[in-house]
Amino acid sequence: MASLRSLALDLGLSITTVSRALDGYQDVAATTRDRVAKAAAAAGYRPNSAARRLRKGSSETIALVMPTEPGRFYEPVFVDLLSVIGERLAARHYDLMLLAARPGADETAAYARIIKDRRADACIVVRTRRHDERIAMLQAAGLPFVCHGRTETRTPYVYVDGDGETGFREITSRLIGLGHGRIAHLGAPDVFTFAELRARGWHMAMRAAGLADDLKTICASTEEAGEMAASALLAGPDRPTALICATDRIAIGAVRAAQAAGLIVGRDIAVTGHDNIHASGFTNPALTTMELDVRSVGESLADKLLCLIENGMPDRPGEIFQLRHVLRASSGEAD
Amino acid sequence: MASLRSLALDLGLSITTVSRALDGYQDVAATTRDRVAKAAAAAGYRPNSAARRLRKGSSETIALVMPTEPGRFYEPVFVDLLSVIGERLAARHYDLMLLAARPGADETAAYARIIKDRRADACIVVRTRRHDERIAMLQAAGLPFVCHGRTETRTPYVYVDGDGETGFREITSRLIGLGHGRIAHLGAPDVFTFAELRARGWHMAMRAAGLADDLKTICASTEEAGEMAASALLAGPDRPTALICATDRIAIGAVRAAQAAGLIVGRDIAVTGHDNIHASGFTNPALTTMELDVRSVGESLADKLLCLIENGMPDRPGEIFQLRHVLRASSGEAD
DNA sequence: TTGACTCTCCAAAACGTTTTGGATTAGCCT
DNA sequence: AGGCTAATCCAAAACGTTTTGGAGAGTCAA
Repeated sequence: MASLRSLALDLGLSITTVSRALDGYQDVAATTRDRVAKAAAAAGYRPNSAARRLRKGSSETIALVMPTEPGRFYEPVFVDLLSVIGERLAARHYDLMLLAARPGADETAAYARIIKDRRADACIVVRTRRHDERIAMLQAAGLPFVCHGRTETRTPYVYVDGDGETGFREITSRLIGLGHGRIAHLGAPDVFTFAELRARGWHMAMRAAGLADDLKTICASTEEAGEMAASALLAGPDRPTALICATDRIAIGAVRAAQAAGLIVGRDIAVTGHDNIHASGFTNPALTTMELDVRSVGESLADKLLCLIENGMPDRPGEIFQLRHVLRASSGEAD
Repeated sequence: MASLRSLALDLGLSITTVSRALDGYQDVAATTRDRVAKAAAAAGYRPNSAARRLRKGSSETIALVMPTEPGRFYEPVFVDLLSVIGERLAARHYDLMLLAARPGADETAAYARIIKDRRADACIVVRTRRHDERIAMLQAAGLPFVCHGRTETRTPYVYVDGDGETGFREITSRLIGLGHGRIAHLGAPDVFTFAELRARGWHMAMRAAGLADDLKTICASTEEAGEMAASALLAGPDRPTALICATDRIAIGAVRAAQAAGLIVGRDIAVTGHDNIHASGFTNPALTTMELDVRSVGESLADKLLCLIENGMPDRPGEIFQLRHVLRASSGEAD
């Protein structure tokens, strides 16, 4: 209702002056600025966003394209991440726009539309892949973006990630310290950067300890795939005594496979995961895993993005958060 | 890049004609319409959304305010719901805007802003309460909305919900059929409509069977609260043989409490939940529960909303989906 | 007194679309 | 020939904001 025009009329000023007063320009007298500010507050004035967007050519909107997949794919933590990001952006008057798209052509089309129509001032890229076309698209288009996760590219980009490599190195070393010698890794598909990093952590710990790092399988991040992959490993010639899994879902499948093979998880074999999804606290035995502080990650993502839009490259383009280990019975360290 | 103006220039037509041609008006010659359509497609023309919004006074945006709470609150299913809704809305060129707000003043402020600034053409209300101020706010403001869940109001409104009452009546009857006599209900806080409905289902089944329906407690929907509530019930004078819990999280806590009391769940006592969250497949024993078809619910929500915006009240203002029962070992029917 | 400078303020243009209220032409009937 | 209708097209206004390029009044120094 309240518009610059109505305010100007009430105050006996021009639209220009009211606009500039509200924007804090120095070419309007301090007393006038005050008067305008008071009137605007009293009228509950908020600029019409469509008009402002049209004029400024920016949308004051951040887009996030969620790769949707059939079946239950996301963890609750993703919603928490959305909340944190949403709150942070709202505080700076940015809207969060959500687009759902299946990975592949659909996803590419979604980004293309964001870019072409300038639907958003910037976007958040989640579930990054090692070779990620999205990065190139966005960079070519000059649309600011922040990644949740890393990617392999020569050009600099802004990202926030968990330190999967260190996390997996640590948990592997820890198991080695507990006496494990044959430790297998059940990795996620290596198109994803996180999969590569977690595998690397396991590799490094094994090699540092002078152990063979040949026991590695790759499977999708589902319970079923994890169960099949683990079964195959356990049926092999030289049965591993520990299974370091790239994700909790894989680990949950691995626990089942071990139990199906007659092993007692936590005693005969150790199993660990990553994510600390809700279910992993309720498997039997409960799953040793690791987790990120969602709030920190979300706030960092939002802050970097805002900085990128308003001031250019942030001081720390890439930020990597340490994981917190959650030791439970599946690795034989708690019950 | 491509604008009505550039198209008009290329085609030797006026902006008006191009605009009306694209909108399919009958006062532009069919051949011209074709010519314009081809040129627009070739140029990849998409109307500038800010300009269109400014002019039409609508935002082509749907808002969804997520009540955020500290801690892990949402189930993965919520993300699936977002995906389904997002896809459906995108197909009709509506954007989905996500706002995060803590229940209470924050939430009210979020809705107030949507209403006052007309940030959205409509909104989706989730996690409805029995007495829900949001409904009154939106109705008073004349902003179209669809609820995920029901509320107690005299005025008609549009909603999509799961049939918790029937679901709980059925599972209770089923347990009665299995020989259970003392069946308790662990309800969620009755500010929420779903809690009331589920409790009613239990009540009705008990009364229909001539059983006492006095064993009822209310607790928050968390594992901890469920555990405490169940402990209290189990320590009472006349121990129940079955615990019908309003949510899986409560049920998971109840399972723990029963085990702490030395009972074997599925044999000495039955426990059931609702939601079929991921974790409930991994408790020991696995949890008997019930679930909604997220895709149907999401599509129904989106379709009703679009209908509401474009054609007014849908034929079926309220739609209630049946729940699918998931029978597992915790109720003694599977293992 | 004049010119330069500072301090305030403002009219008008612009962003790209939709819509209003005609204008023009051709065809047809009387 | 004149008048009427139908079929096409279009100029201009409007949506509410930001920004450009001054205008006017006062102050100060020369």
